[in-house]
Amino acid sequence: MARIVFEKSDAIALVAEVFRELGYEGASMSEITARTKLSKGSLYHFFPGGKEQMAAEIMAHIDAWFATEMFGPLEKEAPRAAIARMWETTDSYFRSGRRVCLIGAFALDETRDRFPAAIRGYFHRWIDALAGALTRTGLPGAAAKALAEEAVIGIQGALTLARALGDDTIFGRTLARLKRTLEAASG
Amino acid sequence: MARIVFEKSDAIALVAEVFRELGYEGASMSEITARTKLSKGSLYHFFPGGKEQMAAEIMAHIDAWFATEMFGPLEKEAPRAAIARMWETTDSYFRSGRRVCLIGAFALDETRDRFPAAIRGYFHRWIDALAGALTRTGLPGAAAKALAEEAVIGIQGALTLARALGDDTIFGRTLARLKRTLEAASG
DNA sequence: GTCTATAGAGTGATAGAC
DNA sequence: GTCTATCACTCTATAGAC
Repeated sequence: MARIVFEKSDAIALVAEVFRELGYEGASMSEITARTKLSKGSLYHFFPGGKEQMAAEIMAHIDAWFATEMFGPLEKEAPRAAIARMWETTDSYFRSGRRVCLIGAFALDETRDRFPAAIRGYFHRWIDALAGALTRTGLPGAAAKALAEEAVIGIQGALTLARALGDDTIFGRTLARLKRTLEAASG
Repeated sequence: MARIVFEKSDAIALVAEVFRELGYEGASMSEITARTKLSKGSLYHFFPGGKEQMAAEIMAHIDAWFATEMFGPLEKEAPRAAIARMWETTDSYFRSGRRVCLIGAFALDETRDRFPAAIRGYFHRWIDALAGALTRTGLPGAAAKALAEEAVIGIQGALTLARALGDDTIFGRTLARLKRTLEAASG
């Protein structure tokens, strides 16, 4: 019997792409096994809790990635440089809008009610980290918070519209506009 | 035996709310019958094509509603008044952010691949109608198009974030901001 | 041999279609 | 309500590392 050995982190990344493309309800176990080439045995070995555990660990994995790559720098490094890097990281993470935000998609249907804390936490931390960096550029707290919220809203909306229209130029154009808006406000 | 008679337009509106809350895959026939109180017999009488036909007719219904209430006025009436009304219509249609955009939600998962033309059409018409009204206020075409895209992106992003955070204030705040942005540009 | 990870048929429940 | 297909999930067998 042929046997391929996977690491759990590989399994998380592979299954994440299936949830990202199909949504939580749309990602059936048979689609997951077909697309990832992971057998049910492997999947239930890694995730004894089934689909719910898969989704929970995927969100934790995404959250950890953003914490390292974006939230941490926004909180600790030179604010203008960290914000500049945020735009690049965002563009590359979402593949210029060809990849949707799994957590944003989960928020739109009843999947939200399965993972309310993870979904809220992800967006709250993004807004707070960006608002903190904007505050350190000298902006008043309220203005920084409003701009951070505007940026995250723009990113999510651009992902929706890019995918709805199948237009690969929308996401980059929106990131550039948001970048200009934040730079105009923070000097 | 009690008997309730429905019109097809009632059935469309009832089923629409189930799809809106649960998504296309999440809306099982048993959930649809349970929530709408429509029997399977009634549902297959109205929609012989099953779930796919339900979703298609719901999207056509939404599109027709927006055509009458928003796109038409934006295309034909005094542009500033029509745009002002658009903000009110948008706020009330989406119940200040407590109701998600069904077509936006469909765009995010593989449901998009079932209805690509309806999804693209809805967003294209919204952006084009708003851009047309902005052009008639005197804005150059390119600027009008960019602002219209920004507005639709902001609306979709605000719906995602409002639902993700369970925050009822985000949507109204975002509409007010977008309104100010468009007014600043179109005088 | 033991042990863990994988394969995949098999389970009852429930899906959508009619 | 009845149908078949498919659902999430379980379980046994076994491959390969030690």
